[in-house]
This record gives sequence, C-alpha cells and structure tokens, in this order.
Amino acid sequence: MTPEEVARVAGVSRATASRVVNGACTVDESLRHAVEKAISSTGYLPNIAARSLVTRRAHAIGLVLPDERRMLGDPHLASVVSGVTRVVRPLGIHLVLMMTGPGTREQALSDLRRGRLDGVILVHTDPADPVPGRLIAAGLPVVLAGRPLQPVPITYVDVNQTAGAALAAQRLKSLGRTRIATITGPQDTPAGQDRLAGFLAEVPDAVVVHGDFTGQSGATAMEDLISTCPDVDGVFITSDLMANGAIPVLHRHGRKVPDDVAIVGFDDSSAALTCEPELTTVRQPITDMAAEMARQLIRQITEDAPVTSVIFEPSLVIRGS
Amino acid sequence: MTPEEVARVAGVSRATASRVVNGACTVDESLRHAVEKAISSTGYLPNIAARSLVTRRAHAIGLVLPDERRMLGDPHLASVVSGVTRVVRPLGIHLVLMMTGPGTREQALSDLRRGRLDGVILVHTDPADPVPGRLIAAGLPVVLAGRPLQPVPITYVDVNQTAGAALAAQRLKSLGRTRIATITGPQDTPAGQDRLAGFLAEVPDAVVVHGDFTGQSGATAMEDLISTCPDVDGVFITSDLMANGAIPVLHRHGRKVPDDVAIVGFDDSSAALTCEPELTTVRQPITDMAAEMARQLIRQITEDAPVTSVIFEPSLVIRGS
DNA sequence: CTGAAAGCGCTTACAG
DNA sequence: CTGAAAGCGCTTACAG
Repeated sequence: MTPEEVARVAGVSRATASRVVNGACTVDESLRHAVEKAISSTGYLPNIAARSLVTRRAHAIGLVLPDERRMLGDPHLASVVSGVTRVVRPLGIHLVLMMTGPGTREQALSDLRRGRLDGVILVHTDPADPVPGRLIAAGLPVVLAGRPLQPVPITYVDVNQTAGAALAAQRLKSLGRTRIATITGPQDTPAGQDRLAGFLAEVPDAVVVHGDFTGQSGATAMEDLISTCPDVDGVFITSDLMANGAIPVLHRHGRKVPDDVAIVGFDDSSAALTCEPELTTVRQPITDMAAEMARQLIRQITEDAPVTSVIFEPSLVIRGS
Repeated sequence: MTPEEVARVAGVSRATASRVVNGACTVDESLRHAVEKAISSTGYLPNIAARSLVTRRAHAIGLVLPDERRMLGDPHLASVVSGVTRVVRPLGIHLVLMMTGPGTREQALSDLRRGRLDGVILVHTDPADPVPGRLIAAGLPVVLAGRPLQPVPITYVDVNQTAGAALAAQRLKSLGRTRIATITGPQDTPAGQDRLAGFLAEVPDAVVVHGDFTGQSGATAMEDLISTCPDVDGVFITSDLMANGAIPVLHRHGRKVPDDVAIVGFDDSSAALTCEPELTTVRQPITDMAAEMARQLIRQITEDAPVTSVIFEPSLVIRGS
C-alpha cells in the first residue's frame, strides 16, 4: 500500500518506483518489471492528492449547469454526461457536476483557482453571467456548450443550427406542404435565433409563433397558431420538447399528424420518442458534441491550445410525424 | 496567494494562519482578525490537494449511475443532482458523476481506496453487481438510492412504495371505478414488486399487465390491456414514463381520459406534465430523498454512523387524469 | 494561546 | 539509467 513498500519489494528506490508508475520510458526493462510485479503484489494505488500537490493538476473538470428549474425535464443531461464521461474516464479525470444555485456561480471560478478543477464546461450560460468572462480573462481552461451570444474569444462546440433549420424546411416542402409555420425558441439565445433565421431563409413566408423551448410553451404556441392560421399544414417546431406539448393540441382540435399537419422537431432527444406519432426531427449529436467539448477542454489544459470552435452537422431523422 | 504571505501580512506564524482558516477556536480574537484581513487582502485560497494529503479526506463524493442507455430519458437525474448538490455545496464537497460504462464498475471502488472519493451514492444498481457488496465489506461509506433487493446491511433511502400504491388504489376507488387494472414495473426490482403488492392489497381483483417502467413498455402494455379487458375504467400505471406512453394508446382506441378510463401514475416526475391530460400521480419527493442520501453519506464519512434506512411518505398529486 | 518543526505521499531536477 | 534529496502546501502534535 505504501510506496516504500513497493520500492523495497522491488529492490529499487522510491524515485524509480514512481517513474514506473508514471510510465517514464527511462527505466531499465528488468527494473520496470520488478516494480510492476511489486505493485500488483502489494495492491499499491498512488495517492492522488499527493500527486496533485506536486503536478498542480487536479485531474478533475467541472460541468457547470443552469439551475434545477431550467434543468428539470431537460432531455439532454444524460447524453451530455455520457459524452463527457466517454473521453474523461479512460484518462482518470473526474467529472464534477455543478448545478447553479443561488449565489454559487463563483464556485467554479474559485475551484479553478485553488487547483481543485483543471477546467470547466459551461452549459446554457446566462448571457448576463459575468463568470465566463472572468474565466477567459484569467486564462483558465473553459469550453462553452453552444455559441455564445456575444462573439467572445472562447472555445465552443455547437451544431450547425442554420443548416438544421434548412433540413426541416426542405422536408416540409418535399412533403408538398404549402401553408408552413414555425414555433421558435427564445430569441435571446443563439439557438433560438439561428433556427428561425435558417428556416426563414428557406421559407420566407412562414408564419412565425414564438415559444421558449419548453413543452408548455409549445402547447400555447400551437393554440395560437391554430386560431391565427387554421389552414396550416406543416410546422417546424424548434425543439422536441415543444413538439411534445404541441402535438396533443393538434389532436384536440381534430387535426391528424402528419396527414393534416406535418411536424418536424429539433434535437432528436428522448422527447422525440414520447411524441404520438413518433417525431420526425433534426438530429443534434449531443453525445458526440459533449465528447468533443471534453477533448477540447483537455487540450486546453494540457497544451494551452488556441481558441477554436467546432461545428457539427445536423441530420434529419424521419419518423412518423 | 501563498500561505507565507498571509502569515507575514498578518504578523503571525503559518500555523496560526492555518488555524484561522480552519476555524479553530483557540485563536486570540485580535490575531484572528489580523489574519482574516490578510486573507481577504491577499485573496488567499487554501490548496485543497495539500489539505487532502494531510487530512486524508477528498471532500468529494461520487454519484454512481447506471449506463447511458438506462439513464436516457430518465426524468429523475436532474432532481437527484439538485438534491445532492443542495447539501454538498455549502460544505465545499464536490459531486463527481460516474456513469457506468463497460468495464468501469470498479472505478468508484478504486477512487475510494486511493482517497479520491470519501464515499459514494449508488443509484439503480444492478442486483447482480458485486461492487456494492465489496464496498460494504471494505467498510467504505456508501448509501443506496432505494431498498436493495436482497436485505444487505447497507444504508438506503426510499419512498414507501406500498403506501404509494395504496394511495393510487384509493383514488381510483373513490372515483367509483370498478374495473381496475395496473401496469407493473419490472418484477425483479423492489420498486416494481412493492408497487404491485401494495396495489393488490387494496384491489385484490385488479387486472395485472407487466411493464418495465419505460414509455415503450407502457404503450405495449396498454394495447394488451385494452384487448384483454376492454371494459377497464381505471388503471394504476406504476411510472409516469409508462403513463406517457400508454395514454396516447387509449386515445387512439377512442377512450377519453379520465372520463372513460382514469389514470394514476407514479413518480411525479417531469413526465407527468407532458401527459395529455396532465397526470394524476403518486409523488415521490426525489429531491428531498437525494438530499437525505447526501446527508446520510456525510454522516458515515465524518462519524461512521450506524446503518439505517430512511423512508419518505408519498403523496397523491391530483391533476387531470 | 502560539510557533518551530515534522510529516502527509508524491515528483523531479540534480548528481553520478 | 538510477538514487538521495528537496519541495509541493497544508495540518497538528509538541513544547513553551
């Protein structure tokens, strides 16, 4: 269990034992072998705190999420965690989850500074939040999930929102729909803006009703839409969650999906499968995107890489709507 | 930034500075004041790795989740994280998320042993998984989310599943329903078993159809139920997710909810609100339960508390179904 | 109540 | 290639 023990059993010094543990290539083959044997026979596990103290690396990254209210019912969380875990786990890096609460936005910053965290991934950050700016100013490793509202020099990964919206438009048009509408996301977010702009570029005369990505807002927006534009026959609903709320409203008004009204969603989250019928939607590869965020963050930590952005291409998943 | 600096500015020794930082009560008031001033003027933040090295405490706990496939679409994750965060954050304890992947179940155990984690909360552990047993055997701090299938001496927190099922039964009976059924959860889990047993205790002649808590299984089970028992007028669906899948099937068969068939779910997760109509359901206070798990775990870590179990009472949330 | 000193378990120049 | 030694930043008996 103790490093001295390992060294003694292997007949070498502690320094050599340490070198073997850390995979240094400047160790004689026979000594390396002896040490490896000693390690497995003693069941030795190096103490991370001691290592961190000298290497100045915590081997932990933070995933900073919005508050509980905004996360509840969010179908992405598990996928994001899964994607980050996939790259972080093999490296022995811990993923620490920080859900924003009242007065705790500075926690990540402080953890970074005191060496408890090597970097952070920021999800759904409020544009008014000063913390990201301070992280960048301090030169600390940080990656954003999604393009920031203001163009700041920060690494982020996103899906090509505009292209996704175009995919939805093309689908609706190829179905021969002529009275087309869209239910938007919040217009103070890049995703909300881009999905609308991308759609209007393809369907300039689309009817626009505003939502905020939640199921509740999808239902309300659909009520609006039906009364404003009763002959609507195709709608691009810019999140699966909103589609989930909107489709029952159509049913209640006696419209069949997709016969009377065709629907295309956005996300391809688990919410797409709880729609009835199952939702045709624009797929965002969330898990892969999360994995890429982790990779970018680790690059920044280990080799202070330049600021970049990586954009994934969306695809259309055709189901029953 | 460095502890020497703080000590020098305050005109005391490093030991005294350290005592103030750690809130020792054996420090003269005036010195304490000087140190506090020096800390804030220098912006000093103690290094956690160094502290961990000597206190042998990582100030981090693990939340061990099932694999991605089982977590996808799980509406509880955000609530659990939120509840744990609520107690852990003020204590400066990190929450590290470990999503089980192939060949990684031992990670938590190894982290615990090498002092990277002070304890773990295990969620939805596979009954066949040997890891929990080894954790207990090693005397490591661990808390289970939900009663274990086999009675093992381990601390857990759960909801009173039987009482919850009884609540559902009483609701259906009070509505005057006479042809009552239930869609069960997996019968190899305590929750699945208890919700069925509790319901049958109240409605011995209930029709029983099996599900596995997923939306997909809810839909399938409801198809079965309608053909087996076309005059059913009330059903206890033992998870909100299953209800989410089952209700559209009823609509498709022309049954109105709740007029023709009344539905009671279980969980009161976000899935209850995406049902149409909104779901009447048995509420499990997941966030409070998660907070309690964290508290129990911390007690074990700091004072090796005895094994206990704490059971929360469910309540009925009446909505539109 | 306070300070000098030892020690927690590692890594890594520095000699050899 | 290898080992003796210093040092990472803390805490905590131990004297005083």
